[in-house]
Amino acid sequence: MPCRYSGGMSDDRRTRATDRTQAIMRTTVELAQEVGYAKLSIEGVAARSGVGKHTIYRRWPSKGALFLDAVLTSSEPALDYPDTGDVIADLRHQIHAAVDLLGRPPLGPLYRALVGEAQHDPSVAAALNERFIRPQADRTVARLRRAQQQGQISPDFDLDVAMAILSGPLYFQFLILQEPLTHEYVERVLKALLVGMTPRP
Amino acid sequence: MPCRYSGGMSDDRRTRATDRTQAIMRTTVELAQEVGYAKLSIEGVAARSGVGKHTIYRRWPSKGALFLDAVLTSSEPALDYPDTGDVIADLRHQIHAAVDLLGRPPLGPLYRALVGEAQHDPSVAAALNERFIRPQADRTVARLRRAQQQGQISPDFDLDVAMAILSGPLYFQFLILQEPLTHEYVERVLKALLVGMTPRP
DNA sequence: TCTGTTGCGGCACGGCACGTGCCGTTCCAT
DNA sequence: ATGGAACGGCACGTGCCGTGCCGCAACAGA
Repeated sequence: MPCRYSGGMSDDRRTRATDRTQAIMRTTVELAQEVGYAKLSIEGVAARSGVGKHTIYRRWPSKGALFLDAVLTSSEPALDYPDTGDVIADLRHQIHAAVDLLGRPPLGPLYRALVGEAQHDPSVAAALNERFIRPQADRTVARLRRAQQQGQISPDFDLDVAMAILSGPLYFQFLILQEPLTHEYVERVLKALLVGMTPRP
Repeated sequence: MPCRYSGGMSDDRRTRATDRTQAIMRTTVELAQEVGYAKLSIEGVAARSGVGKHTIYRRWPSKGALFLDAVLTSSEPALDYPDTGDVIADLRHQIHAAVDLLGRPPLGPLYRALVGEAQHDPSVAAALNERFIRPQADRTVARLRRAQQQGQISPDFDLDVAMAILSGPLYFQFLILQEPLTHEYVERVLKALLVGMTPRP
């Protein structure tokens, strides 16, 4: 789904094509922030970019594909995972960083719209998974696996589920309850997960 | 956002109006299942229902509002909460019921589209929260509170977060990873939550 | 019984964005 | 010099939007 355009040109032409591609994506993010994803249109992006509609359709097959590429490209490089040896600290650090980036303006509303669009358009869903969700989930599981090998996590604990348990409540707060994702909330979730629900003597 | 139509008529007229309202909602669900929410249009619903577009716009302000009303009305009565005295058993029962109803066809795709639309349209988000999310969350928290008072849950445990921890991973699997919501997955999540992540001696 | 009101189906309208043609231009490779 | 490729600009047909207007039928009040 990402823009795989501009093959087989001279260096100058390739440079110009890349420039246009980036300009279109920048305009897309701008416009989306101004009017919202629902009112975003390819015509509008073309007009503000000073570009023909063909130039957009040649690069992306749909509004959703363009938007996904624009949002994800603008928010790279990805959220890196630290490995200090302390899983809890690393998870906490990474989750706070993710919340900072995706859970609040300016990217928060765009990310929300992106996930929303993925519920309507399977190709957007696939691209979002491939380019962001999966890599992020894989990194988390990999980090958890190292911790498990070091004895910080029970050897038979279900790591895929662990990842879902860490991410799920935050997505729930963000997408379902639609309430702000604060660092305080992250801490409440982490505390609850670490302390456990069942009473201890 | 629900349809608050047909005030101030005779009984006969009110009956006819209610019939039409329900027929339109039935058609909406049908069409959405056939062509998907993205390709659903008010014109299409009006045509198949044998109804003028005005008759729809008089009842609902937008496609999203109509769809929300149609989906939620078709899936009532709500998911009741049992109270057998055993929290874990009650939670397990309720979660499995919710997954059966909303996590798979025929309602699964519609509920997914509904949550997706809520990411684009604040009025849909508000109505979804008011009519479904909040009541459901409140019932869960209330059930947890009773269990807490009976000593089945630590007295200082964060019940709002507990609710998010129970629901979040399932929404994550459903909306983000877009993988099937099986009973087996529910059990994996419950087991992980109950056993805990940190190693026990 | 007569009259005003109300919801209705049917039709038409202007508006917008879609996705796709065609044209002429520019730039590059051959 | 010749051909090709990407481009901006323009126009087109299509689909759906939301909103008018019309005539009809069912009711309500006098």
